[in-house]
Amino acid sequence: MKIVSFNINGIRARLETLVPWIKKNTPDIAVFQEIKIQNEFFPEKVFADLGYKMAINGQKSFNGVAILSRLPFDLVSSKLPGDEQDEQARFLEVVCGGKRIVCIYLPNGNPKNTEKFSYKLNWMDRLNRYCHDLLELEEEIILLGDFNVIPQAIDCKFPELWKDDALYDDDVRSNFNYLLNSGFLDALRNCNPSKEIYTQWDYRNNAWEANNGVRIDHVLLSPLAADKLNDCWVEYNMREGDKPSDHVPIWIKLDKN
DNA sequence: ATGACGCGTCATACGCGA
Repeated sequence: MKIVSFNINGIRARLETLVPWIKKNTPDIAVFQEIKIQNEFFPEKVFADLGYKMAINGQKSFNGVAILSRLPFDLVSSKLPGDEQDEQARFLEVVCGGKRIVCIYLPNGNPKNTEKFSYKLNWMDRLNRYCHDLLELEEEIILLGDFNVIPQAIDCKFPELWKDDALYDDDVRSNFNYLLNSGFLDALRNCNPSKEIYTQWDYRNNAWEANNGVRIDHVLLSPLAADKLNDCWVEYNMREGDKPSDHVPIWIKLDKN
């Protein structure tokens, strides 16, 4: 079973490259972040015609996440517990064939001296509490998406340039580590222990050409899901060509049973 | 320190991303 996560940076702007890629790679489950569209305008028919059912948590202009699946699924929630006032569309959870799929678009948090940063820390605290509870269910859980966290120095080209950034902040990385210490496995790092791997390159300053990237898109697996992990990698070729997203897809392959 | 690039918007400048 192939599951992919992709921050597409706008479904309207990405449709022309996204659809051929889905056709070619035929993931069983695909989760998107930054769809930047309201639910009623999401191009559902395009993906339905490719055989996908979908859950959408959209928002005008910003954020927005979606889950596409070839197999039927049950929608669990489009709200991360812990803050009823939170209006930002950053969370979507479904259960599909015994697997719990939790798609997140974690807040960026920059600049650090603003409410955006406290929102990020609060959001991570809510996520940690929720995922801690999920682990007790002893299920196959796939927690994936754009985490906006650079876990370690190896996960960016120039660590010193990120030292004051919300993506590499000590508290942010500590909060991320809580998930790993709780029992979630970082699938990409597990399959590629010492490689420099990035999933996002800024549009500016020739970042892609200079390979000045960051590894901030992650797939985290509960122990039962990790038992089935076969492979995990990123699609570098999707950063090339006309009008790419600034992120690339990250996928996992899980063995059956 | 600044601005660059791309996306979307009550568009023709600005907020936001990372």
